[in-house]
Amino acid sequence: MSKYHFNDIEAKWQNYWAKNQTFKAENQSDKPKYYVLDMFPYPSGAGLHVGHPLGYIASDIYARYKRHKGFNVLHPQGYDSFGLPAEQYAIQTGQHPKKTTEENIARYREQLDKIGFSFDWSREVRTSDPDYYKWTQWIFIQLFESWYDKDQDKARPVSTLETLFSEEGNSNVNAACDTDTETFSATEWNAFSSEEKQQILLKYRLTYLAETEVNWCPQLGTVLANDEIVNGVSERGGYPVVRKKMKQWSMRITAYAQHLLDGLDTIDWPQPLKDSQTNWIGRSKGASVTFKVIPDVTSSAVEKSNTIEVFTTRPDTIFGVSFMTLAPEHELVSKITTDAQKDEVEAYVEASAKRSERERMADVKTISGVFTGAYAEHPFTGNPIPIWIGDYVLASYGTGAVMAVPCGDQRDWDFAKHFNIDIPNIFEGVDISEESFSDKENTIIANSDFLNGLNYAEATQKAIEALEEKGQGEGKINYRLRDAVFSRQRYWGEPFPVYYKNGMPQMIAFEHLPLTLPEVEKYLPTEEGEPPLGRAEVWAWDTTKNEVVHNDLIDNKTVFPLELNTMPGWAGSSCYMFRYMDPSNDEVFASKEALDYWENVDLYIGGSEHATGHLLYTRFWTKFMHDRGYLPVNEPIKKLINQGMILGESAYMNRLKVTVMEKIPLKESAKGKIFGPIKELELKNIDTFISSSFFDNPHKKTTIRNYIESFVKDEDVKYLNADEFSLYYDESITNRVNVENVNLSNELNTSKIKNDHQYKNAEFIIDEDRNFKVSREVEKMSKSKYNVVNPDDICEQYGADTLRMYEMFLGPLEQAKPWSTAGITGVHSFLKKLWKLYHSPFEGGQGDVSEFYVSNEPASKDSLKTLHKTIKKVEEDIENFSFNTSVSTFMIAVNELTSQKCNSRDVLEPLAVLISPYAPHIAEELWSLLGHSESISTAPFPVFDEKHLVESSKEYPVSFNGKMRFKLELPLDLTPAQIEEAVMAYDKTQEQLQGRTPKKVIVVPGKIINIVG
RNA sequence: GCAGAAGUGGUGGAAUUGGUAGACACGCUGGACUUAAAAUCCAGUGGGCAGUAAUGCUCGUGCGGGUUCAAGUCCCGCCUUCUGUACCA
Repeated sequence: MSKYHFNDIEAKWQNYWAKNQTFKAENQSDKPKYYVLDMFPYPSGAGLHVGHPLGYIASDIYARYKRHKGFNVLHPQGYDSFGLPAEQYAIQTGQHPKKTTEENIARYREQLDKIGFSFDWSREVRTSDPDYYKWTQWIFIQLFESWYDKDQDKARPVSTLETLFSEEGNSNVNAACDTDTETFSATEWNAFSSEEKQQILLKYRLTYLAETEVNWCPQLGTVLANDEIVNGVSERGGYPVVRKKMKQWSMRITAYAQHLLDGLDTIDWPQPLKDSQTNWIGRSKGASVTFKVIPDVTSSAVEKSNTIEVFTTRPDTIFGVSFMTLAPEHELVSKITTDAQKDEVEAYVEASAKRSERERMADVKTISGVFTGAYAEHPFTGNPIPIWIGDYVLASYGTGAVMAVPCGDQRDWDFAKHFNIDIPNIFEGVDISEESFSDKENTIIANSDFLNGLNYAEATQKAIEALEEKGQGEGKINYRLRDAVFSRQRYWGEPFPVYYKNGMPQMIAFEHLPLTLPEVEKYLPTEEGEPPLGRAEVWAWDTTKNEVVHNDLIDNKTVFPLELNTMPGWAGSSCYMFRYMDPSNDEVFASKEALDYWENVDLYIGGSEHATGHLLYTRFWTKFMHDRGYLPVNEPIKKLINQGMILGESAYMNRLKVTVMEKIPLKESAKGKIFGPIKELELKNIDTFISSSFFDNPHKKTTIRNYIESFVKDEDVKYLNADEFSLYYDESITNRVNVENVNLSNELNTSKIKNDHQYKNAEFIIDEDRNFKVSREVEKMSKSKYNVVNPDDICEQYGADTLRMYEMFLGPLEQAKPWSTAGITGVHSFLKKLWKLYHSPFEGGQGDVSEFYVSNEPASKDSLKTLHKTIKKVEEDIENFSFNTSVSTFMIAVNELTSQKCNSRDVLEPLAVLISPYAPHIAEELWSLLGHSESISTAPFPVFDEKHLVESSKEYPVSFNGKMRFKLELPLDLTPAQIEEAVMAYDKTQEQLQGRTPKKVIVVPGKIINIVG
């Protein structure tokens, strides 16, 4: 073999690695350990695209590098194989999701293998494999059997809670629990029936069943977590989401809010990602204040004992309270509303219930609210404070009620202005006639009795003390984080190890797990609205046999119905990194030895889109498992890197029929069509509007109509004077169609439309024959957008080594970048040059590729310098994850060595090792040609030696007033004074100076000379 | 609105601690080889001005200021783009 036949070489080494289990990691070693992990992929039907391997290549380079550096490296891979797409596909085709999942996995594996990753496949996990999800179910049981003790600040077994209850009741138990938990004594506890006890314990468990307001997506037929909703529609599919109350499993992640926050300081994660977790947890410090509702004799509804609890971050402004606002959903609304206000309040509550969350979010400007007729008593002044309801107060945050301080909060100010409510000023020297004042730093409190003259910090403290004294408040920390809903009404997910006895959930004992997914006829919800598992006929738990039996046998004595929900997508991925440590262990989740040895992930690479989902949940579960003694660590991932997405360029046409025409009065407009005035500027706006990715999902269609409608209404008055043109818009043909292989010349320039008057009365119909416009957009790769570039094709044409190096060469790992094959030939020809370097007997030959040729002659000084320069740079680059620059470094090295005609083993051998993490196949081949019988992965990383880089002289750049004019070679051992002397004596210096005497000469030895004149 | 990241040739991007801006590659131009193409190799390539040329001058890292002998890099004030998040009390 003489030419670089990459296809043969790559297949050969991929087989070698598989056969010899080259990358199998052992759970014990004298070497230090290093754990490199990729976020495991969801095996979708589309297969891998060039974006997927980016992070895998980076982590593979790092893993291989660490092996060369003498580490015992764990680098596993697996599949996150439960999920919606397989199920959607099953619904459409009737195929079992298991089957499609397996097919997809096989395809993924084939593609991954072609890229030459050094994964230890003996440790592969699949979340949909019963042997794996047995442990997901096990963790669920552990959460169910635990409660969170705030005093000890950790999770503890529920049995300890039962002991506490039976000894002292619950009044002294400081636990994370449901807010409606009532107080009981030890005697009372012991008198409770076992069902009552279960009922109470459920309020304390870390995973609990509760009636929760959830995000329900009717089209998907399931609930969604907050992080699965983007802009008010489902992340997957883009369907609308509504609020609904349902009985759901939830995870008490809120118990860990503070730990999750504190832990961020101990891990090396990108700051933006830490910031988004911090914001998601949303800690705010303030006080909770209780207001007493003043009983109203005219209204039977208002009870004496009613109190309203609010959370505020500004207890210092308590004397500025001039009203209170409750969320329309607040439970007290119906209880305190006076008879006189009843109709109005009910109408408002009903209206706001109809408004979707999305509408409420979109419409933040409109101020609305209703007075309840009731008043609360100010805790210090005793003055009556009117209680309003308004939808600017969210039921889901804090207590769903606020004390409104219009002078200190813009929303309260706006509300007060709108409804003519008093705006008392409690700030010294501040004008609040135009807007509120919320600058804490410069606050001096006034008109506030005992708080007068104090600043924010002092007043806050004093106000809290006073409230505590009165028993009407205390300092409090509030979190935005909500408990995570854990139930999904889907088929293709982990079944809960739960059956129901008299409506109370019971755990299936661990020794009977896994509880495997039952077979169903269809993957749709039942006619009664039950989840797909409701269709399973063999889905009941026999407590005597401890096995799943036919539903007909349910007698609620020994045979009970099983849970019909399944677990969400993040269940399987929350602890998988630990299972890799000991993946085939059948006895325990992972052996203590394995866990103690591998500890946690040293380097995790994946996308930042998991910031508030997977990456938060996995930290939560890890902390919980640590509390319960199952894990030696309390953070799963030491270092995290987010790789940037590789984007694809998609071509699409907007099938929007737009006619620019003479104005037509609105009153004459045809039904179903919208007519109105539009100017050139607005035409451009609409154009931008439609070329954004707006038509990704059909649901958003209505928004463009709203947009145009609102525009027309706003312009009503102008319309009378406008003599320009109107817009005709036909909804039936408004959507975006992605197209394949469209020639750029087909594009109609949008700026032309805007400026060219001949288009004023033209009609743009988008079809094959007429004027149509193809737009291009760089966006996420997706099958439906026809912008997917497949790595297989690249491997076929250029080889995996080229693909690997090229993906790295594209730019910094963390940066998003559009995929383009434009530069790939550069990287490919580099590999050919590298190959040639080991095949060129420079002396005599023409430098052509011939047989393998490496000389045992000592290397030249220059070649050693090139080598060591490269070692130093590549090592630094890998440590800094700056893979793109080391590709350049290799190119420079090979170019230099080629011109130095270097074929010395002393240089070429270490060079092969240096490059092997990046281009492992060619490196293995060269290594074996060099006469080694072991894989190159066992070779130590070359050691950098400074001595080869030592120079005796330096070519100094000589600057005049900071501008480099010429260079001057000088020995490095000169003192600054000697350098200055030499520079001043140089004739080019005098030429520059033209007889002037420099004011100053700056000499930085070894760096630069600057002459200031 | 808030938080974060970024803005450098025709393009992707280098410049790690303030010290020669544009490494490396793509593309482009010219040349060699070839009947031709591909492949390969060689040379040139930020803009402007002057010069036959070597070369010299000048402008230049989103915009405007500043610090410094020296600024892509540091400081102040803006602009733009992207990403996340949002009536969070």
